[in-house]
Amino acid sequence: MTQDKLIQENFITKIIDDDNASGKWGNRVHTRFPPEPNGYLHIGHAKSICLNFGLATKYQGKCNLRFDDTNPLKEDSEYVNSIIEDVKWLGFQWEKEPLFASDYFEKMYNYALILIEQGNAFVCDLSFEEVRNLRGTLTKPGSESPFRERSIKENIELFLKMKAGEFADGEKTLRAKIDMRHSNLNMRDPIMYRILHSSHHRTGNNWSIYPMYDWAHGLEDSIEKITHSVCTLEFEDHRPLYDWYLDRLSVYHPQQIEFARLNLNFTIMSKRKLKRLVDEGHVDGWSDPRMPTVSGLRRRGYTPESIRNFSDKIGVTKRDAIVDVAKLENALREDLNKKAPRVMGVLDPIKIIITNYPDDKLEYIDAKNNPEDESAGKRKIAFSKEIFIDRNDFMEEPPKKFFRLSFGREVRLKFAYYITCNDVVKDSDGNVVELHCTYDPETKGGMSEDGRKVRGTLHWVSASEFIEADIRLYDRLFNDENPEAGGDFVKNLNVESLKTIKNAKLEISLASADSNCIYQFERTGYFVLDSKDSKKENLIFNRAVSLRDSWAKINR
RNA sequence: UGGGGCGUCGUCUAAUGGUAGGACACCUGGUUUUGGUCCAGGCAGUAGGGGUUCGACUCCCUUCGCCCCAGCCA
Repeated sequence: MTQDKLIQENFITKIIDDDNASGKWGNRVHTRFPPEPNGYLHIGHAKSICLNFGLATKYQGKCNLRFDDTNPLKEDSEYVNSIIEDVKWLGFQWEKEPLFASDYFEKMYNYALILIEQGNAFVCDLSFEEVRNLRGTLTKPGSESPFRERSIKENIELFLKMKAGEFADGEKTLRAKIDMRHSNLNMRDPIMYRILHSSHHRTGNNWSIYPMYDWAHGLEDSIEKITHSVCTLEFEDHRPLYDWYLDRLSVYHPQQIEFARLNLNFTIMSKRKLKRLVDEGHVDGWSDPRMPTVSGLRRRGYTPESIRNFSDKIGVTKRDAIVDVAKLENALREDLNKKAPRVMGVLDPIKIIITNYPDDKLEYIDAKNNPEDESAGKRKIAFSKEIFIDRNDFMEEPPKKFFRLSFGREVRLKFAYYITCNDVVKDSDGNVVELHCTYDPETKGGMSEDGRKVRGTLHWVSASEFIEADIRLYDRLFNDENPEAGGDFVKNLNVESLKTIKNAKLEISLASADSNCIYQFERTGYFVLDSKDSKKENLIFNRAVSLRDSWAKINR
């Protein structure tokens, strides 16, 4: 385990420290990450993953990956597989094999029988609507079901029949007998089992009754001997019920602890809303690089380390909070700055002809692969009479603080030579099509003996030796930091969140770009081969994140 | 408006009775063969009002604000 998988102190580590001091769990820490396999994981789940696995690592404990698959209507093994892949990719290893709540159905069923025998549960014939009507409201107590006082014998017979599939969906439920006047609505005779004649992704048609979350979850934790059952804030109201079930059964009883889920500005986190973006075709599926899904971030060029570091930096509390997405971007830049090999790529090319450079000469010059890491070494890049630079690195009439190329000005071509612009060639519409420059042969490598200074250093690509590729420039998916502002989030979609550039000119080494490597295009940003659409004969690079750009700020 | 939870720089987060600190963002300046990185500095906060105390982000009272709960979802 590397150091960055450890988490910083928070209110949960304090609870654990206290527990260890008192010997509550015998110095044992055992957490779990319990996703329902009904969709793809997103950055919010990543926070929970980093927390649960991070706690286990910090305290030399264990963390289970457990699928909470108690609702066959919504779940699918496709999601199981993607979740397994995502957790692995994030760099975490669970205890043994992935676990499934559905593997405990038989145990849960037997526990339910115990509760019935205790007189703490009953079979209820009320319809969906009748249950709702008798539940009461936030301010008014509910009323008891007319079936609440059935005999234990009758309850057992009925429950057996429910299990045997003798009733239709919705015809009966098993309910806990608690208190219909309770101020916490979760305690008003909550439903433990519902009848669902539906095929389950693992148990097939073995069951016609399925346990509800509150009944199932505590038992899952109990069976696995979890110590700290960490979940999000909205389950705080459910804790009394979690405790009630385990107390009645007198079984091993973990402690449920709630923390605030992650919110990020400029994006949405709800599975339902993300699904709408997919279904309505606003994005290219769940792994679109603009999606906050783990698979989307991966395709975008995010690294597991950056996501783990981000999770650590945002902390863990009980306050609702909206984290600035800039913090996520910062975590990526921080990681990539250290590791990303530098290459040169010209996105919006304008040709330069170096008039005093020999026509047929092609020379290879040394370029550093990473100034942050000498061990990354050097490579040779081609230099020739004709080269490309980016259009926005030239201005005919530069503003005061512009120190890139303009008429009559000398700049450095990174690693190559100083050049001076002498002539601007335009088409009939007045667009700049070509620049004529001269170079100083004495400045090879990009340095002059006489100590003369140049303000600007440009990236460039030889027009004699280069490859072309498509570039996808991604930006934030929404225009407003709060996508919900003004109603429908679809209306706040940023129509410029994806700009595609055709035929960008890249240095030739990128012809054999590694699809697992994220490159820094000097002065531009971090790019990765698109894992879905890039082909050998048509390379496509995604921009993970731009470099910080203080020139753009000055310009504003 | 029944119950449960939460209020600290613009944002996220420390400090649990003893100098309100860090990160991101923003702004200066320096270094730089990336207007990147790095370095130095700056800006900026305890929701309001009372009380206890030598001393309060922290304890008490009170007001205000925000979030969650009326699925046979999780």
